[in-house]
Amino acid sequence: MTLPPQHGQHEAKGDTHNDAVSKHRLRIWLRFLDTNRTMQSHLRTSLRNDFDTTLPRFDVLATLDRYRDGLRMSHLSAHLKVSNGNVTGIIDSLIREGHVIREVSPEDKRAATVRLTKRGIERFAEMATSHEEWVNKMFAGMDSDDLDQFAGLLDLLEER
Amino acid sequence: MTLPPQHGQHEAKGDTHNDAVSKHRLRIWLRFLDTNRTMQSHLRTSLRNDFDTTLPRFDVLATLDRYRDGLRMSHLSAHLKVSNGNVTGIIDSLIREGHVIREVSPEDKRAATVRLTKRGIERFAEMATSHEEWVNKMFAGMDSDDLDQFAGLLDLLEER
DNA sequence: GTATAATGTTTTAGGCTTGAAATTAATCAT
DNA sequence: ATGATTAATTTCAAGCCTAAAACATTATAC
Repeated sequence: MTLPPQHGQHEAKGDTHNDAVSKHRLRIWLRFLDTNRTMQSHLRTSLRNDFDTTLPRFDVLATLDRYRDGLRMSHLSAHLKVSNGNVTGIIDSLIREGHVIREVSPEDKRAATVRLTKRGIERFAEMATSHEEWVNKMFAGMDSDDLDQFAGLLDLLEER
Repeated sequence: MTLPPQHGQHEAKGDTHNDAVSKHRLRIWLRFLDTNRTMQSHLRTSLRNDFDTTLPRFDVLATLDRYRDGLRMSHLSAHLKVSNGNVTGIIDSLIREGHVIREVSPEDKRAATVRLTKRGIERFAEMATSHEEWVNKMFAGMDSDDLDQFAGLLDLLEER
């Protein structure tokens, strides 16, 4: 709501300034992307090497672990911010692995509820421990204050 | 190198503290991921709607636009932090679209140099303008100081 | 009650992505 | 010069991802 240019009666800084900020934002966005890609790549490699699994699968297990009573497919995909069809495929493979079960909801026969199996719970627990260590290493440079600051800045991006 | 636990002679805070920081880091990491996914999703949708193209294609064009003399395939993939094979596929489709040309390097016949065509340069210029606006909207909540702070925090993640 | 719309999910077609194997060319050590 | 190694790229198989269409069920409006 602050853009576009803001040509008010007392234009404070002028287009040159706005242009500089714009380029600055662009630069930071690229850094943001790059950092994210690098970190995800590390986690992917670690998950593959140590647990022979993938990041998307891990993400699904993590979400289901937080909702032990089970979750609707649509809630799962909303939570993960990926498409419905995508989740369908990942759940399929997790079912094949025996980590997840899918049940038709009795009240609404359209809906499916997915939930971790006992084996899935155990497997995830192992992975979660390592995962937390990896993340900790990546964030080793940030103390509690840095994290708060970081969270505050991320908030600024979410408002939109 | 600061982890693991640090059981020194005068242990300053104890495991409870370290554990709390660890969870904090994990939480922020998830927020980071989430923000990134949301923002990329916006850009993807905009690129599709306004220019009928994709984010990976845009990224390649942007890189080639910065290196107008052309780039080796391996430099391109290193720059984008994606695999070689991946770039091959994206370049193939950009060539089909007439935005890029690929030439065998005369000094080293293994190597290929890719470069924007005139049409590619023009097309990218159009997209870049819109792209900058989109990014600006997403970062509208951050002024120059915020951006500097953000960059500083991202630096902390890169050291590792 | 039946047609219509809305909801929850899966399927489909097309692209992206990786890691590993294969290909081709250059370099290096005999 | 020849054989082995290294380097640059592509191909391959498998999996992830999206948007749109299809499918099945439930809810709504007459």
